[in-house]
Amino acid sequence: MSGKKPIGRPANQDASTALKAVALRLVRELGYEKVSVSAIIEQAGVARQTLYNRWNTKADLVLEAVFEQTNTYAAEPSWDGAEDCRTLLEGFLIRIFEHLRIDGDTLRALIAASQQDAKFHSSFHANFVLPREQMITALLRRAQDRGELSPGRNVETLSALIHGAFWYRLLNRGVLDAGFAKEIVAETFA
Amino acid sequence: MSGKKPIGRPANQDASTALKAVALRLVRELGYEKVSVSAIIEQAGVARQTLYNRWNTKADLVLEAVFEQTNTYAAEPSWDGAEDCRTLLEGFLIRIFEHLRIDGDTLRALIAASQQDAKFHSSFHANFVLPREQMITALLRRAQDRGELSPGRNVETLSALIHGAFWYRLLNRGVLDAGFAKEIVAETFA
DNA sequence: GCAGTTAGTGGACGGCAGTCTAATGATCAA
DNA sequence: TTGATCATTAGACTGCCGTCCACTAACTGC
Repeated sequence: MSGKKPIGRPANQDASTALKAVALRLVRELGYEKVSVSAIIEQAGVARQTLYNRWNTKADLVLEAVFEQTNTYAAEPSWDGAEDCRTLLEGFLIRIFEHLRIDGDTLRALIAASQQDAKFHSSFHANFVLPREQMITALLRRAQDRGELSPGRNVETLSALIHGAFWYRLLNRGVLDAGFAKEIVAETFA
Repeated sequence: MSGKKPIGRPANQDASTALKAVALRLVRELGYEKVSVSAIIEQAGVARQTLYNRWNTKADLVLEAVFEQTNTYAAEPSWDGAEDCRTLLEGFLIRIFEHLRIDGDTLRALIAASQQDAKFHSSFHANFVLPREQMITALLRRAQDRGELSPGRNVETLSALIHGAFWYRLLNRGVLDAGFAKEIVAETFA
């Protein structure tokens, strides 16, 4: 399947890694809006076109940089069955909120960018939004199976409510801390 | 207080109304991103600076245009005490969702713009986001007073969950219809 | 070696939002 | 009437993103 060597000049992998590293550093340092493509390529020592050979927009580059570097972000909760789902959900949310102390501003910028570019919205939704929504839906379904959550509840709607609360706070610069995670879980299982 | 006549050339009110009308029409016709400031001022027959004399950004102009023209948008629910709060909340959400069939795309664009401009975020939050959040909080508190909602529930968190669900759907181009409103209410009062 | 193919470079380019300037217009107060 | 004050206009200007182009570099297969 992948045994064939591609013809033509091979892509310079160093350029990609340099671009991602510089983009991540600058975005965390200065904030997404204040980082220009010109600054990124300059510090990466690469031509403008090289960036656009690999990514469609600045948002695509930053998305890949952030979620490659921090792929522990919002990982699937440990699924050993020892803990109850309520605790699992709480830990899941707390871990997300902790991570957002570093990349919350970047994520806000990416959500904004996804509203302005249909192609980026697709990839952002498919690669980031949907997987996390499904993790919570699965967790709630499991809670129903274990009898922790009433079988009459609509897990898709509950998942939208939970995710929404988090987005709403993020986009409105509200406080996202362990206390809020606990409150969300308390209201969900109320 | 306002009896004093201001000195200097008075602002041309026609210019403001023309700008708002043109902006609203173009944004609904073509979508926020595709409408340039140049197009707006050209069709309003006004100089560029005149727009920026009144509004800081394109987003400020569009925000005012949309929510002045449609100030029935998400009005306070009728508060006569005849209906129960659950029905009031459902009607409130349904009316919002209906309106979003017209201005949902514009609202998405404004939310995105508010992530990229701190000053606009302040005014957007103060004039649009917060009032609606408080309406729902008040409604839930009333539901507690009337015994429709358990007094142990945290109405601020519930309000964040409800609002969040709506934002989450909006920003992810999900379906916002009466069915979703009913589901939200059902899970809230579950 | 040589043709074919793909990647990288540097820089020009178009379209955009928002700022700035110089000149003119409208109004008030003395 | 004259001066002060603020609004309007036309257009130049900056900085940005993303595209385009001509040229060069690296690699494959013959």
